Parts: sequence; C-alpha cells; structure tokens
Amino acid sequence: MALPKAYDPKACEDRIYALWESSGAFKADAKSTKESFTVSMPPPNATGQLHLGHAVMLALEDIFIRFNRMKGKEALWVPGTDHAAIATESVVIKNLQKEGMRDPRAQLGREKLVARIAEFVEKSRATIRGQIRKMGASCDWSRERYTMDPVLNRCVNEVFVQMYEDGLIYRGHRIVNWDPKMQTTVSDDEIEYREEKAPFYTFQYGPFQISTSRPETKFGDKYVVMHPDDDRYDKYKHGDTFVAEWINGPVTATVIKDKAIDMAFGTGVMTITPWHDPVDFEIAERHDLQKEQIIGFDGKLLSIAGEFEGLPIADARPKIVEKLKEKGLLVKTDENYVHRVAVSYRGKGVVEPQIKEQWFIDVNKPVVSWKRRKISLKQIMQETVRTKLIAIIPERFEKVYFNWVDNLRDWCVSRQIWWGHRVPVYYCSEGDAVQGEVRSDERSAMSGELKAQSSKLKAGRHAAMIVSVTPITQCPVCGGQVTQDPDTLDTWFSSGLWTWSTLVDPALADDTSLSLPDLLKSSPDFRKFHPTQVMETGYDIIFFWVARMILMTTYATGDIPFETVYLHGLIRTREGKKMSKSDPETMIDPLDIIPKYGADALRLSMIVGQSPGADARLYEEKIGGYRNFINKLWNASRFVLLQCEQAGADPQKIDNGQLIIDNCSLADRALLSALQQLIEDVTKGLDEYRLSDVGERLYSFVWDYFCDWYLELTKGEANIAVLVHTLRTILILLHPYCPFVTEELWGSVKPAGAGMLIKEPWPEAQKKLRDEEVEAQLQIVIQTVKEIRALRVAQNVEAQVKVHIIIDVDYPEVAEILRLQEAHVLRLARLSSLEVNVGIPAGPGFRHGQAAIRILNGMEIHMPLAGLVDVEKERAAMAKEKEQLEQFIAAGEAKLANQDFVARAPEKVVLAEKEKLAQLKDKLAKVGERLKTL
RNA sequence: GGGCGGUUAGCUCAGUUGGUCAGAGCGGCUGGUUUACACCCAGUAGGUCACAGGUUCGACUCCUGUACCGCCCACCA
Repeated sequence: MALPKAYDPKACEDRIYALWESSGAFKADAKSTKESFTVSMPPPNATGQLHLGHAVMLALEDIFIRFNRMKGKEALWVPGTDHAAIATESVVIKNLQKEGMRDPRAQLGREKLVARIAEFVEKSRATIRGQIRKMGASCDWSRERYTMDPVLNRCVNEVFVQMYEDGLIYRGHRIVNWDPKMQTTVSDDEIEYREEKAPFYTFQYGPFQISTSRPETKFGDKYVVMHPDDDRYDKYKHGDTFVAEWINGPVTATVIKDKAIDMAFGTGVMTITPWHDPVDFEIAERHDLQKEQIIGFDGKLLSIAGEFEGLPIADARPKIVEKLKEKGLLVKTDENYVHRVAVSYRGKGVVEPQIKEQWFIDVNKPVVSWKRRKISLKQIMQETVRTKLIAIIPERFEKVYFNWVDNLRDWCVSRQIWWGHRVPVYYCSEGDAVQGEVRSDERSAMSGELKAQSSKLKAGRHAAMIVSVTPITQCPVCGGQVTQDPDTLDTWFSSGLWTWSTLVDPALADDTSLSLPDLLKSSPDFRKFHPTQVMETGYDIIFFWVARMILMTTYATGDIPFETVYLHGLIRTREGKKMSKSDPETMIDPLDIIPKYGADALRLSMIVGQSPGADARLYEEKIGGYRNFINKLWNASRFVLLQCEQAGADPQKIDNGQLIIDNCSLADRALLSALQQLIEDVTKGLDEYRLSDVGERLYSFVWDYFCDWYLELTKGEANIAVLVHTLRTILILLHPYCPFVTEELWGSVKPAGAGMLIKEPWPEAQKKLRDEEVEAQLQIVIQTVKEIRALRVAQNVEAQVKVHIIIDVDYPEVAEILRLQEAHVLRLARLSSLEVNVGIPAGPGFRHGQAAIRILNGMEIHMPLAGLVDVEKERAAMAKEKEQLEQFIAAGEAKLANQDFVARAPEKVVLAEKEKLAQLKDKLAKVGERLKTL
C-alpha cells in the first residue's frame, strides 16, 4: 500500500465524500440522547453557481459541525436552497427574452411562468448540491430543504395569519420602492445607490425658484415648501396660495412650512411630489396634502402630463425642459450635478418611488409575549442580543446591529412578482370591502366551513377579505368565488423562518387540524435540534437575514433561532477589490481551484489567517501554500509508514496501549508532551470559535515541530508507537479543517477495528504525558548538534572528523540523548565518530553549565547548556527582573495602603489591584527560585 | 449628516482581557540533495507597531485628539 509521492486530491475527494455519505455519518438522529449541535446552512440562491462566499461559509460550518460531531454531540447540519424570488424570476425572464420571447409575463401567464421558473430552479439546485459536496460539507442530505417546499409554505402561511391576527400585519398605502423593470416593490434594504451625473435645473415657480434633477415629476406640483425659520421667506405664511405659470399652464400653489427643508441647499425652497418621493410623501402626510400619481407603474408618464403622456422618463425629460425654457421659466442649468440613483439590489433596475397598497409588518406594536410582558418585534430584536441570549462574533457587529434595529421602520413584505410564497389572503367578489375582513382564526375553517366573525357581518353583506392558512376557492360565508391576492411575499419572510421551518416534520404539513404550536410540538427534529447553536453567514446580510430570523423566529416559536452568530467577511482580490463576474481576471472560482489544489487547501486558505467579520484577500499563491502543507502532511505520513515497514511493524496493529512511557526517549517524551498541549489548545480554540488561531497552531505543530524537528531528529531510531500515535492524533485534530486528506491517510494508520475518521472520537489531553522539563532538555540536545555542525563549517574542516564531547555533570540526560541520537548527530555534522562523556569540562575558561566539544584535530569550543542561555546573562536578567518586580510590588502595596484609593475606587478595581499584586508576588517567588538554581 | 472599523517587516495579515508580543506566511538573501517531501531542509536580514498628547511602575494593547484609508446607514429637492 505504498502511497504516491505527492497527494492527489482529484484521486480521493469524490470517492471519500461518497463513502462518508453512504456510511450515514452525516445523518443526525432526533432520538439520540446526546446533546445536540445544530447549524442551519444559509441557503444559497437557487439561481446558479456557488462562489467563494459560499465556499467560506461551507468551510467554516463544516469545521463547526465535524468538530462537534467528533466531540460526541448529535450534530445536525441542515442544507438547503433559497428560491430568491426577485433574483430568480429576473434570471428566468432574462433567459426567456434571450430566447426571443418579448414579454414572458404577458405571453406565458402566471401559471406557466411559475412552472418555467420551477423547472429552472430544479436544475440549478442539482448543480448546487454537487458543488456543496465538492467542498466536503458534511451536511445531512436527508433533511435538505428548499424555501418553497410545501412544509415551509405551510409555516409561512401560519406565521402570516398569526401575525395578521395579532394585528402585526396590515395593509396600507405607502410609498414604496417600485422597480418598473421587474414590476415589483423592493424593500429599503434591497436598494443600492449608483452615482450618476445629471443636469440640475432651476426653474421659476411663481415668486420662487426651485431646483430639480427630475423635471418630469413636476407636473402635479402645487405645494411649495420652505423652512419655517427661513427669514428670506418670512413674508409667505403657511397656507398662502398663489398662481404660477407652469408646464401645462397656470396652477394654484400653496405655501407649506416644514422643518424637513434644508435652508442651506439651493434656494431653500422646493415643490413636492408626494407620490414619487419618500421625503415629500412624509411632508404631505404631515400636512394632509393631496397626492397625485405622475408616472405609471410601467415607468411612463400618465395623463396628467398632457402632451407628454405615455412617454418614458428618459424621453420626456429633455422635452419638458425645452418647453419650460421656451416659456422663460428655466433659470439655470448645472450640468455637473452628481446625484445618486436608487437601483434594485436584485433586479438592478432603476427604482421609482410609488404609492401602492402593500402589506406591512408593524415592528412597533407591543404584542409579543416575552418574559411576562408584551413587547414589540423591534424590542424582541433588541432584547435577545442585548441580554446576550444571542452572541455575535465579532462582537463589534452588535453595535452595527443595534444601530440598524433602532432605526427600523415597518417592513413592507409584499412583492408584485409571481415567484414566491403567495400572500395567503383571498377576496370575495360578493363581499363588501367596507365591512373589513373575515378571519380564518377558527381551525374549523379548515374543513371548509370557514366562518366569518359575526361581529364583522352586516345583514346580507359580508366582508371582502379572507385570510387563510389553507388555499380556498370558495367564500366560506357565501360560497361565492374568491380570488387570491396576486402578491407574493418578500423572500426574507420565508428565510426568516429558516432555522425552524426546516425542522418541522414534512409529513405533518398536510394535517391542517394542527396549529403552529402543535406542529412544532409534534416534530421530533424541531424538539431535538432547535434552537440551533450557530448561524454562520456573511456580515453583509446581517440586516436582511440575521435580524429577520431573530424577529420572525422569536415571534413564531417563542425561542431564539440561534445562540451564536458568526459573521465572515468578503473575499476580495489580491488588490483588495471585490471579485465580480464582470472581471474574470480577478475571479477565483472554487470549482477551478478544487481540482488543481484540492478542497482541503482551499478551505485552509480561506480560514487560517482570516479573522471573523473582516474582509480577506485571496489569491492562488496563498492557496498553493496550503496545498504545500497538505502535501507535507501526506509525506510525513508516508515517512511514518516507511518507518513502520522498516521496523517490521504493521501500523494498524499498533494500539495506544503500546505507548509505554518508560520506553520513550527524551525526544519522544517531548513530542508527546507537546501533543497534549496541542490537543488542549485546539479543543479550547474551537469551542471558542477561534478558527484561524487553531489552524495556525496545527499548521505550525505539524510542519515545524513534528516534521522538521521530531522526524528529522529521530530518523533511524524512531519509536514506532509514538510515531503512529502522534500521527493519528494529528489527523484527528486536523480532520475538521482538511477532511479529505486526513480521511485518506487515516485509512493507512488507523487502529485495527476503527472506522472512518469522520466518526472518530475527539481526543482528550492526558495530563500524565505532560512534561515541560523534557521539552526544554530536548531543546538543549538539538542546539548541541547544531553547534557541532556550525563549528565544523566555521573551522572549515573538510574531512570526516572525530569529536569528543564532555557534558557537564549537571546535565546527564543531555549526554544520554546525544548517545541515543548518535547516528543522527554524525550524519548531520558529518562526523566519523562521536564520544560523549559526562564530567567536569577541563581546561581554561570553562564554566559550570557548559559542554566542551573537542574535535580531534585540536579544536575546541565551549558551549552553554543551561536552557541554551548564557548563565551570566540569564542571571543578570533575572536579577533585573527581581528588582523590577520588587518595585512594582512596593508600588502596588502603597496603592492599596492608600485609604483614599481603597475608599473611592470601585470595588472591582481594588480587587483587580489585589489580584495583580498576588500575581506579582507569585512571579517574584519563581524568579527567586530560578536565581538560586543558576 | 449618523454609525462602525483600519493604519504592525517589501507584500498579506496575527497579536485573546496592559508586563517573554515585537510575530506568522509569502517574498528577499546565504548555504544545503541527509531513510518522506524542491509542493523540501538549515540559516539570515527587516518594523519609533500612522502621528501627537494623556492614564500607568510599565502601552502595539486603555483614553483624547489629528491625518489618511475603508465599510454600513440616512440623504441631497
């Protein structure tokens, strides 16, 4: 079973993944009595390819999961994909248009288009599944979910109805961000701004001058607004009217005074367009002004524009300016004005504010039960994080989070696209809108006998709106036809339920007799695995998603969705730029990297040396560096196997019981001791989510300590039991980081009867193997050997020479190990023979604690042995430290003796001072000891 | 305008509660092919830790201010 000279990831990865999967190692058991550890995978958009962002996410989460699984927890990682409503619909429509379909929405109609999208999504999901596997993600595929699964739809409807009944969901005319391209609203958070240069016009409007970059919205303007404190316009009173000549003839305008106006900007006066501007809308609301629509939902001017009706904005603007200019109303034009255009994050279309009737979630209404009081959704989001029920890593993002939550406004959840969870609201044509609505809050309604609340009924007529968890086609009151609300819900509405809706038993989804709490109670997965332990995602969606999960989940289940939020940063190019598809030069595609360097190397390169929440730069050399590390590990293992072979030992037959300390050399004991420290550090670090630290620690242990130090030193005299034990431990500890190569190597060195590495229990540090003294002594030996070699080189001794070393009597172990390592020393220093004695080094200039090395052609050196340091220097340093410590202690005691300090300083500070003092004294004692031994 | 970060060796970045922290990787330079590994080994050079104050016996670490860089949010009629 000779291993090839270099590790070839291509040859193993897919095979190993298939083995893991078929072994059931990924599958969690809801009936297990073990403590659970759950991670919900942030569902990638089901629109196409995995990118580095996903790769980071997968690598991090896989480490969490594998580590905890090995530690003996019931680890569940739920994979899935997101329907990404707007993005997906947009992609499919674009594809259809490319195929020659002009207006897919109109030509196909709702049902057919939705079917086409579903088809596309299926293909895309298959691609993504394959890609997730390539990364080595050990997620439970048997529990894979999709945000559009029927069971998730059920959850969405349940939550919608519950919120509606709690009065949290309401419908209202509000100004929304309308994307004319996608024909839908987008939420505030999904808006991006793009800088654009546009002419900035100043027009004469009655006695005032007003400026705008958007003359096409100005047709209906009949209010001029100024700041109440603006002296320039003192003579105009709030409510004054005047007639102004305007685009299509004279209009009567009213003066409005409002503090929203910035006196310093432009002329300090503006006209408002409440229908198409959020600020104007608020002013209009405050003063109860009329609002008129100027631009249609198709982005074209309406009849109010007169002769310009039907023109798209871009065409109309210059013509309107021309007309105003002819009328002599154009005062000036600033061609260099830069303003920011709102663009949709998903569809990339320019956003036009519009007033529309939309569904909103009220974030300020105090209706959520929390610790015996009623608080609002906003307060839920604040409380859970403030009280540390949910911890955010890195901590500074808590500030960012609060800053956002504190300023949160009602959330518009309806979208006018077809792809997504449809709003579970129905309208009866026989109903009377004035009557309000019928609710489905009685479960009996599910059997088709939905009853309207009698209070909502008037003789003969009933309410028009019915909110129902299950689809209905007939009015439960009058039996008339109903039509469903055409809108769909914001993607984040369903994503907000992700941690728990994925754990609801799909088999129960059809049982409409169950309420949401029943549904949760009777789902084994939910009971076992929720709340989840950690939510790992990019910091860029902390608002979109993390905050909304906290909101939706705590509301719906009464419990938090996760205990810890771990945020990773963006992966950037070598130059620090964002990677983008439009710039393929800088793009790193994980699918190109994996065949070339291996998934393990890619994983390491994205985790080691990166801190959470910070952007990271990634480039091929970096990945290459970790590929080298993987190869180093591979070759170290090869070497271990070779040693076994030479010793005639079968590595698989070596069990840890053969590790008898008495048979170990100094070097062995030093290695075993360091290994215990490693286990401790790695375990603690991973428990605290310090993945980068731990990665570096492992890297350095394997490469510097195990390979370059121990293996080199013990060549020829290896203790097979120690070798195999150490390698096994290293493979276990490294497995979460680089699962493939470790699993592959495990096959050759695992103890008889052991299974796959993925199922191997995590080691515990053994105190009895710790021995720091031994580690220090071995250092001395190493240094001695190096000194000999340096001496030989410096003295330019060509031929092989004999060496006689006399080691100080106080360091007999050093002499012993030198003898043990004789072959190695000879080779390293190119000596023909080595004689080691213990004694008092003779000759002039020798001091206690030195070794005399005599090369048998007359040369001689003297070498310090005491921990590799010059005794005199060490003594001086210690003396100095002692003096300092005494000073500090004196200062500390003086401070504590100061009654003023003790009385006034907070108790905490005084305690800290005392503790510090104790530490200093402790240290002083140690220094004293050390001084004595010198 | 509001908020959050960064500034440490040529490059990319660590530095966990103030006292062996001045570090790692890459790159550079000098040697080297020895029972695995050239995807290697042994060495080596290098930084007033942006700047200025302050707290402290002691500051890369805490506080204040300045300069530059970056991100998020709001928003410019």
